[in-house]
Amino acid sequence: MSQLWIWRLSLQVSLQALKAFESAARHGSFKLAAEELSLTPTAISHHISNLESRLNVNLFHRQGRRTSLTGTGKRLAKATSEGFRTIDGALEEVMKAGSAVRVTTTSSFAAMVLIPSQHEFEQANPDISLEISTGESVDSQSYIIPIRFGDVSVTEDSDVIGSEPFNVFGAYGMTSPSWSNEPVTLFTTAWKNKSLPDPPLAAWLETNGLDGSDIKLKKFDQELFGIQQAMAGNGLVFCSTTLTNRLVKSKLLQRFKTRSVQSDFCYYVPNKDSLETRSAARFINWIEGILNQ
Amino acid sequence: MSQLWIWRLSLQVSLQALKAFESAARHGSFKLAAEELSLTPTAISHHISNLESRLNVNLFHRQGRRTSLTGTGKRLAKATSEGFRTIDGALEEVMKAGSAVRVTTTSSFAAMVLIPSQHEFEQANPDISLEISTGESVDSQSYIIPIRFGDVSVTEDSDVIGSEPFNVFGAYGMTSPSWSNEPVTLFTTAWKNKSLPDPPLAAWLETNGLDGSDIKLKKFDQELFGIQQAMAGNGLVFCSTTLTNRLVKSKLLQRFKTRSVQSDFCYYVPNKDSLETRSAARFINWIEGILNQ
DNA sequence: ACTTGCAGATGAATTTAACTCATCTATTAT
DNA sequence: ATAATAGATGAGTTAAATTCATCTGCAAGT
Repeated sequence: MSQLWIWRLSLQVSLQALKAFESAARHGSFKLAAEELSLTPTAISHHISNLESRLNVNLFHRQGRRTSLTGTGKRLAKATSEGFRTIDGALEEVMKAGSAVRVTTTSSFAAMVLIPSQHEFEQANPDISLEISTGESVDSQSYIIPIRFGDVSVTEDSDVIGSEPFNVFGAYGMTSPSWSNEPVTLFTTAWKNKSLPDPPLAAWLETNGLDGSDIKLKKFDQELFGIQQAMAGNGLVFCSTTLTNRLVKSKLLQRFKTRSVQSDFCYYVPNKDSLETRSAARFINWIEGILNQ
Repeated sequence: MSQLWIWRLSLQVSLQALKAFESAARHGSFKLAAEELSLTPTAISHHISNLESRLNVNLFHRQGRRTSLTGTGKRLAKATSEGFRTIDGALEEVMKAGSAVRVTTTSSFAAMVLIPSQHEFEQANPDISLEISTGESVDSQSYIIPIRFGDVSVTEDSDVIGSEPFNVFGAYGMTSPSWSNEPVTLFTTAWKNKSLPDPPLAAWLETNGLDGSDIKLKKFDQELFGIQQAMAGNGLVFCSTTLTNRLVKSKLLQRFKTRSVQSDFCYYVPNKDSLETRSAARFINWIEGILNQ
């Protein structure tokens, strides 16, 4: 109850007036304070005299056109400056988080999906700048959004942004391989993270009736490399359709008459629903659109 | 220049909105925040959503009728609470100084002048409470106004609030002493502070042509005691007219046909012109009126 | 399942406060 | 002296904060 009164006391003075005072005190000039706050010197003068009446103290000595802080003024200025500095610092941090979207993800997803679309996103959202990073340097800054690749069975459903059908792709223009007659070089992935299941190659072969084919498997630890090999015409790649969508559209890769199979993999954003910036929400919405198109 | 920008950034958000947010965050409830700030919950809601749009972040999770801070909200709340607390603390200090006048002075001046008029001052200035203290405990709190007794020659003219004519007084109703015929008991003062000159008794005797009188001098270290002796009818007192004015008016003391003499003493307030509270200015004005009436 | 109560959201209307403009004063510099 | 500058002052204007009426969504109690 008495605590409440203390707050009420301070609330009888306007914070704007305090800000005006703080600035005037810091600059030692009403004029400069007015410039800083984009106001007229008159406004500063009004604020300060208002403050002085409410507090019943003189904060500035007026010696004609020269002004100087009184002792009380100095003490108040010290506190207000410190207080506003604390607040401004935090505000700046928050605004930094709000003005940009920082994403970290796997090399493959970054290189094949995110980076190629970055420009398009920024065009569509001119007020948001998109920063993409990859690698382990997840310094878990709370405002960096991780897009992770993982096992759908151990992921919160609500966090998933895209499921991962797998299929086989080859360089654009190549003839469809005759799986039965000749050996086929197939690039696939052995995840660095051992707790992830293997790509669903067996399921894919079965779905497409290619169980007995003569396949020379070559494994990379990132899907990206296999895709690049396929684009270079060095073989086919068995990988997620998410990564190849854009390349197929832009006729750098092609799919054949094979059917894709669903995998246990997905891309997800941990705690997707509790993202705090609106830019982040717009980004997530946008990336989901891309993945499910 | 970049420093300026930082301030400008934060100024795009209203401080009132921040205060509303801070309170809501602290209470975990818009309703309670509204009560604390004497506003409606609607106002809090508007402020916070305004803040959220400007910062492009969500500060609260809305789960229907329940709200909880987001991580960003928590961080901002921490800073704003701390900042406003700093400011509120200082404001409280300043308001304390502004709402009361604290004076410290000599025992004699306090007892003979200040305390008897205290009630009258508070009647005339109902918004100001007057606190009087005496003694050495001048803990030089900057908002305690010292009224000192001193040598006019070593005091700034502008600090003087009253000069000190001296005269002789006796109990009211006693017959005027016949200085020439009988011995007279005269109380006077030997200041504790040795650097002060003695009371101008010689000058007074000369002025009144009483040089040869038979005077039994008795000295106290405070004028107060001599005055009390005189009131008790134990003799006459040679002291400053300031202290006796009120007693003469209220017919507890009387003056005789003697003429007062100017002394080297005065009451003064160090740095009188740079007093910072308006209450203090009113008080000084009032006390000067009393001393020069 | 259907009220009831509560916390908050939303939009329009209103009140309050902040701000500016024109004018004036006191001080400093020329 | 005179001009120029910083701030004070009061009335008028603009912009912000606040409320009111209304609506939504959740939770608890029939």
